[in-house]
Amino acid sequence: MDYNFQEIEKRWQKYWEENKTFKTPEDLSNPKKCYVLDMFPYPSGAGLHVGHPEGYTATDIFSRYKRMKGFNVLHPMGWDAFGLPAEQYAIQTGTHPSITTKNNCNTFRRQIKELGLSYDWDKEINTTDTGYFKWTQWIFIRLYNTWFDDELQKGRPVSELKVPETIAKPGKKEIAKYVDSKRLAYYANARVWWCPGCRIVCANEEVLNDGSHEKCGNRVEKKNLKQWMLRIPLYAERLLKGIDSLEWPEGIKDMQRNWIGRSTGAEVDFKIEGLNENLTVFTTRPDTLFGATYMVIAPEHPLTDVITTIDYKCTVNTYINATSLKSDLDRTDLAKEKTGVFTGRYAINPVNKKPIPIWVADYVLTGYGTGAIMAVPAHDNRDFEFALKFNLPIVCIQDPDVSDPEQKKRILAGKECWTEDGKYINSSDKSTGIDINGLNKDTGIAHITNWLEIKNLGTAKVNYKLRDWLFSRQRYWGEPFPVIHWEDGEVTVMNENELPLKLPELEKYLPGDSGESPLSNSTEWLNVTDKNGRRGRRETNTMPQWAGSCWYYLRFIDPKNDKLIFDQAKEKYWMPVDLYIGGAEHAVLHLLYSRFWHKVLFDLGIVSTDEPYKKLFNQGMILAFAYETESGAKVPGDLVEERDGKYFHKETGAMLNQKVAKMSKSLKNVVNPDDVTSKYGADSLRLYEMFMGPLDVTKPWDDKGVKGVFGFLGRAFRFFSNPENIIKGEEDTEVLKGLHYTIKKVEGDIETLRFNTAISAMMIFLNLATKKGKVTTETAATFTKILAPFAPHLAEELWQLLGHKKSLAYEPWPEFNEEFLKEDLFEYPVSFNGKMRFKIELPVYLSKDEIIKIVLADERSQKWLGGATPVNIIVVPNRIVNIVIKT
RNA sequence: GCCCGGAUGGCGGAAUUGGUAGACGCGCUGGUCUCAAACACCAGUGGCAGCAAUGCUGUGCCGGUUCGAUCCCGGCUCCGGGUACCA
Repeated sequence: MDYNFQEIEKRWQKYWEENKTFKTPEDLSNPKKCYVLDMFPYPSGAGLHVGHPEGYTATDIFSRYKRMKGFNVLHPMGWDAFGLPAEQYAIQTGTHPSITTKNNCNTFRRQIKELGLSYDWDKEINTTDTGYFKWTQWIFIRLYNTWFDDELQKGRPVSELKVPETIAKPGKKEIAKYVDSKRLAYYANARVWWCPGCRIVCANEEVLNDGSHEKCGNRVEKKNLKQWMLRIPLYAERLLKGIDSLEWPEGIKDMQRNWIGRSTGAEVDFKIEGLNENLTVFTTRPDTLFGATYMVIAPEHPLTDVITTIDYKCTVNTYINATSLKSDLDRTDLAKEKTGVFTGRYAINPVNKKPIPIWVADYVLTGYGTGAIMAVPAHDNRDFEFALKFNLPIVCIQDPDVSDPEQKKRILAGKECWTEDGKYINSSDKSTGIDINGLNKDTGIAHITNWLEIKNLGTAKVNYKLRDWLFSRQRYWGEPFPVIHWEDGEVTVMNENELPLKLPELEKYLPGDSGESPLSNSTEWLNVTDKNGRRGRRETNTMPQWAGSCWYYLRFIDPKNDKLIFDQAKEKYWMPVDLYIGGAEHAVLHLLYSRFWHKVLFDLGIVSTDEPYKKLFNQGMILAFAYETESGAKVPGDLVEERDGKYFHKETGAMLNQKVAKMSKSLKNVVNPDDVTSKYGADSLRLYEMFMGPLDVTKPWDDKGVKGVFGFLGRAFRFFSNPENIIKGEEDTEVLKGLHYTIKKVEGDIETLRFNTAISAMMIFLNLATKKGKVTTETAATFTKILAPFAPHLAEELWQLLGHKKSLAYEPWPEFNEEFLKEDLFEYPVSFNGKMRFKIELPVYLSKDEIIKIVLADERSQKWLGGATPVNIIVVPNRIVNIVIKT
């Protein structure tokens, strides 16, 4: 019988849909549950990319396997459908984004269904549905009404916030101001990156290194706008600690840790000569204060103007102006020489009362620490470089632990920078009474920090890189904020029972040049009056795309609930997510934001777990072959021809080099999954994407590889669908052993997500069965079951041909029997000095002495010994024999 | 620069994490079937030498530990990803 995949796949997809085979179980009494989640896609107009099915197939195999293992499985799919492309399309064509979105979702849904993925489509969600974003708005209100209790390290309702007496007295406004300063969501005038191309504000996190916008590539500039911000740094410690308990790839955990960027140190106050002001710096090395020979402040530092003396105003202002034109890249490019100017002013080093000059330089940023640093050129590379350039003093205060006397001399003389540990020198002062000479780094830091605190000159401090999250966009196609700005200056959030706040219909989707969102065009929607006649204006910003994806895994649990965000019992049953698979591009932003929201919801008693995603796995990117000429010029795929394994330009005939690159329209090397399914079928596509290599590595797509797995599926179908090959009675021992080895291997590989080797094991078994020519009905059924998670259409077809009426989706996963895997003989590799020379088959139960006796008696051993006596003989039972001889 | 990965046949990759390097698949070579081709099937396939048995060599490079290293340690080179002077 021919492998008619088209007919088979269509039929089973229909069967699954009609029978609701993959409906999520309602019975929550089964203690075995598994929540398997994909990072849901943005439904772009281009349709599915071959990168999507990679992760989706992985989770599908896992889900199908878990169902067969008796688990209640929740495996949903939905759409992260707010986003820029639909809005830009609307600006160009006037088509409402909801129409574009709906069409794109339909395409995605069709394509995904054609892959035979076992989603429960009753759980489908779309972030742009009012029934969904009503709850996104609801969470925003929660964030707004929550403050972070530093002592308890916990978010609490603002109703529980005690306003200090000193503030409570002056009046309502002051109290409101105090409460606002504590809320997790706040409204503030922020100097933000503005993208003139998208007419949108970008978060720091969205601006690329070269100063361009992540989404469109346009160059961004700075602009002042009223923005909603979320105080994520308050949760920095919780977010950091939580990482330890997660089953995530270590690399991703490190990325999150680095992003949060905790560092311990101290804030130190420096008196400014001639001014009644302190200059506060954050330093991780307060112990090096004796080596601080100058200070540097950022150009944007609030005290810059005050500090600069009249004589230096001109040069400093010129410098600040030049800096403001620079992008972050220009300011931070290591290759470029450091720049800076003297302010004319001195600060007093608290440890020795010495005056040290204050400079302005753009290598110090306002966004981190206090925007000012103390410079220790002898022990910090950047400060050293700066000091050399501007001829500033360099005082070595640590005796370097180096053996080279010349290098030691250079370091002590301040001619070379030393950043390692060493005993302090030149670190005492009679006037302040401090002396740390002879101590090492750890004790030195403790000593100085303690001294600073006693003298009231500084405090131990923990600092984080993580910044407040800029949470609003000047867009139409996003969740509106449930916020009203009143004419008297009050800002209020709407009542929960007034939600959802829908988007108004618009004629024009173009944002204003001033930076206000297109929502400001809708006067009817915009203006409101309260019951006392007070007039107000709705917030015109909308939420960023992150909002919808921050909590979607929770809505999947109970997507149609219109009374509650979700049913609590259901949440308690299904959470946390047991397996979460998606691209590594979300390693930091989405996963960190999502964890933040989840922790807030946990603190408020809305969810039952502290972390949302127990196990995370990042799939590698799928790349494609690309071609370039000798000089490195890229050649589109349609202009390349292959001859004898080499590649040539169709028009010029020039020889081309094959490279691996990201799929792109310009290189014409984008692979469309529809083309693959129509040619080889969905099972082949699924199998190939899993067989290409380990799930987490980037790997190039190769059409020839699909042919390989297609061949395997065809052979499997032809063999098992042929009644002549399927017999009744006792199974051959070799087949039985192979079968049980395969069950064990596939099971272990699914649990560890190593699908490539699982597939290889099934291929090996099929090769064995084909060679043997016949297998029993039971063997055929078992093999069909283990193949099912990988190639479900084919497996269902074979299952039916074997005489079963119902789907095999819930058939129990076969158990392997270790008894069948036991070997009587082991073929020992015999090595001489570690080099394998020959093999000898011996019973597994032999003792070491018996093995040595037999091996030495072998004539081949005599040959390799050449008359010598072995110095040592190593026998590892059922592994290896190694004979050591003197050479 | 720093951080995190990685480097194994012509190609994608495998190796029970210290014990036979190259599983499985692609490609290639030869054969069967066919008028022929495709498909399918069978056999071979790291490199070098040899008719062969076999030998030498071989996991980016240099060194170390070990009876034994793709795996552990030290030092490099190159590639990929992240990040941008983080005090």
